[in-house]
Amino acid sequence: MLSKTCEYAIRALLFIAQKTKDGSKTGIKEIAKGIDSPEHFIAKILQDLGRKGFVLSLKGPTGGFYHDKKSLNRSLAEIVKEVDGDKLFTGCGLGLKQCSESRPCPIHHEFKKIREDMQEMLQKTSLGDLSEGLFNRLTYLKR
Amino acid sequence: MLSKTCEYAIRALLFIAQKTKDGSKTGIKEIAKGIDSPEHFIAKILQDLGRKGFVLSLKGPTGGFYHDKKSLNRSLAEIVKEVDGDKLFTGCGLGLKQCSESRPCPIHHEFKKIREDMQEMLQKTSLGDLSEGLFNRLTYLKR
DNA sequence: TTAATAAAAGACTTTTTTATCTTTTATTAA
DNA sequence: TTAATAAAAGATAAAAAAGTCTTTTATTAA
Repeated sequence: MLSKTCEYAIRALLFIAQKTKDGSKTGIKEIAKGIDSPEHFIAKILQDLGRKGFVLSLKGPTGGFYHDKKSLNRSLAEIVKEVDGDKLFTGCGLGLKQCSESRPCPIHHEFKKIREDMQEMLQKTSLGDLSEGLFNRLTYLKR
Repeated sequence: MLSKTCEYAIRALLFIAQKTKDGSKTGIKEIAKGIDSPEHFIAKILQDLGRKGFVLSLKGPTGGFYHDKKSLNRSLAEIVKEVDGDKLFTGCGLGLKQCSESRPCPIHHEFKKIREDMQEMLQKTSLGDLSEGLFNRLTYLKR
């Protein structure tokens, strides 16, 4: 469904969001432990997400990753689209290049419905929204 | 969503189902053309599907791939599960190993709904069902 | 029974994804 | 201003997925 990269990305951003709510920044090592991901791999991913405005960072002592209001309001859909592209939202279920209402693949209509549900769900969910559940220990980011 | 292998698998089986309805067998070359896939790759995939009972085949002149009643009634869900495993039906949206009702990831409940819709859709759809639309030129398998 | 046909099998290559390691740059506190 | 810290950047490696090529085996029609 989502690539490993995208799964790690969302988990890391949620971990950071949670820390931001605590009023603190967090470093690569803490993040990697907190979401159970390879350290260097998540570092790479976060560099990318930083460039794209999904997270902020500061080098040096007391540095680390954190969110501002704006980046906390980004939706999961935006993250997925940036990391994995929009194939999940618009691609054909059977991999056809030109699958459409007027030239549908055999599962076009049923599949479209599910794609749209997925997109809607991801669109209406922001990092900030989900960090609530984490903060209150109702949801988890590892294992 | 589905692997390339699985997309080709379903398309090839549908192509064969359609030919079966015509009362004829079909060969690798014709299949590869008919679904716009790499010839040797789909050959490999069909060998696999043959072992697993999703299609029948006969070597030699007048040979080729075809379906019987039973293989025509296999659901898309069965194919997906055999080719890609059941991660699509049971896996966590954020890649956690133990994501469950009692220890949910942040998107567990919303995601579960979508997974289940997907599974239901694929379960109630058989190769035979979809070959109708192809036969009547209402749906397509290439481009 | 033999030549032609078509799938089965297996080895191999390429591409993409995932992951790791090392060096550089920026920031801060002492 | 310097030593310590932490992210950024870049190079490399390993694993998985996708795709290709060659040889073998089974079947059939002549």
